[in-house]
Parts: sequence; structure tokens; C-alpha cells
Amino acid sequence: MTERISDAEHAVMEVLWERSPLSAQEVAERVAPERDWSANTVKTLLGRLLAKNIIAHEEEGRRYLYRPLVQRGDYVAGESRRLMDRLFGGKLTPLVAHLAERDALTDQDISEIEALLKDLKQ
Amino acid sequence: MTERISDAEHAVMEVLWERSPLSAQEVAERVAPERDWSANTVKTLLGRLLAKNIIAHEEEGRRYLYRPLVQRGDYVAGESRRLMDRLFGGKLTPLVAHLAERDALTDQDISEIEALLKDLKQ
DNA sequence: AAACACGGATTACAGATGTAGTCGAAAGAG
DNA sequence: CTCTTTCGACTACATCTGTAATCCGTGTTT
Repeated sequence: MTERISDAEHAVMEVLWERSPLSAQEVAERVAPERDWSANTVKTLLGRLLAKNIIAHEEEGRRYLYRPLVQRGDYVAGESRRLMDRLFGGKLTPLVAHLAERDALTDQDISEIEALLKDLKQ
Repeated sequence: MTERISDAEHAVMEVLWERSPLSAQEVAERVAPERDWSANTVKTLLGRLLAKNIIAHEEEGRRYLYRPLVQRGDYVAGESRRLMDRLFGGKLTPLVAHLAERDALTDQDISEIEALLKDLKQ
């Protein structure tokens, strides 16, 4: 029952998944290059993520250090599943088929995936 | 530069992709079972989709018939790409790897995808 | 003709989101 | 000890979304 992570919040999460704990300022510095946000914007987003229980903070002197409570893998899995469910009837094969067809997989890609599948069958 | 389609709007689009053109009422009937929407809600969504230029309508007697301007395949491709870009650095292999690992593909799934890839290599 | 029903257009309104600005306490500068 | 900077907390505000209700004109029914 973890709440949704919005697009802007996701940018903040990527920073924290990359490295944590970080202070608000550090997050701002790392997220800034991409998005062009003010420090305040980042603080707002951290606040919302806290409220949603997606990150936590611990006091460190007179400021906080933030750290994810949700693992990236779990988030990624959730989002992927949502997409698969909404657009491909929950099945992976059509997803792969679609992407393969649309995005012209290189032979290299195909080989990689084949290798991966072979592994799975152990 | 087509605008985003929201979740609720997407439900309406699925109906129109399934069959079109349809009147507002027909859309409402088909979308209702799932979502539990009033006819007004459906009309609002149709109006928004029109404004976003994602569907068009033609007069038919004293009402309109609605029809998609965006193909489902294009939409699906766009959404899939967004996900891949945001979460997998734009690469399909990690996406498949992730899903395969997380969602315990059945042997059947694996075989299907393998067959599909073989085909792709023509 | 009067009352009603159906369809689109307009309006509503709360919550989420993107993007800050402001305020007050505390810490550092001089 | 005062002035300034730095944080977090609170407030702001336009837009998008979900979900309708209401208004208006025109057919439909009695």
C-alpha cells in the first residue's frame, strides 16, 4: 500500500537510490543538472516523499539526511507490471513482441535476451 | 506532440480502439462495467480527449460519433518507450531481464519469447 | 401544448502535481 | 552581540485529473 511516486518525485528518488543518505542540499545539487529546479522545489518533493512514507530522514546536526524506504527494484517491478497489465493484458510476451517489432532490436539485443532466457531455464 | 492521455482517458480510448465510431452513450455503456462512471463522466473525458486532439467527432443526427485519431499501437509504443527510458536506460534487455527475474516467467513464456526472437532473426 | 427526456456545453470541486516563495529559528561571520 | 546565511516548515498557486451536477435546446410522449 505504498503510494504512487510522481514523475518529479521519481527524479529525486533516482538520486537517493544512487547514493544515500543525503541532505536536501546534496539531493538538490545532484538532481539539478537535469531538471532545472530551485532548492525549494527539491525540499517540497522530499517532504512529499516523506509524507508518503517512501523515504525516511534522520537528524544529523541541524539538518536531515534522507534515505529511501522503498527499494528501486520494487518500484521498477511495480511500474513495469502496471504497464504490462494496462497495455498488454499482463503478459510479457506481447510486450517483448511489440517492442521488438517497433524498436528494431539489433541482433546483439536479440542474442543478449536469448542468452538470458537460456540461463533462466538453467 | 500529441498530449498525454490520463488513466481515466485511457479507459475511454480502449473502448474506442476496440470499436469506433461510437456515440457518447455507447462509449459509456462499454466502459461502465469496469469503472463505475456516470454518463457525464464519460462525456467529460470525451471532451478532454477532443480538446487534446486525440479523438475526433463527426455529427450524426443530433449527436456525435467519436473515433480515435491516435492509433493504439503508437500509444502503446510511446508508453513502453517512456518506461524503458525512465527505468531501464532506454534498453530492452534489462527490462526483460528484470521482468523475467521478478515475475517468474513460466517455461511456456520463455519458449514463446524464444520462438519470437528466432523469428525476428528471420 | 405541456412535461419530459436526451445530448452536448458549461461549471464545479477536491486532490495530485509541478514549481516555487516566505517565515522563523538556529548557526556562523565579523 | 548583531548581521547574515542556512535549514526546515508552511504557504501559494496554476494546471491536471477524477468525478460529477447543472443548464439549455430540441426532439418525444401524453
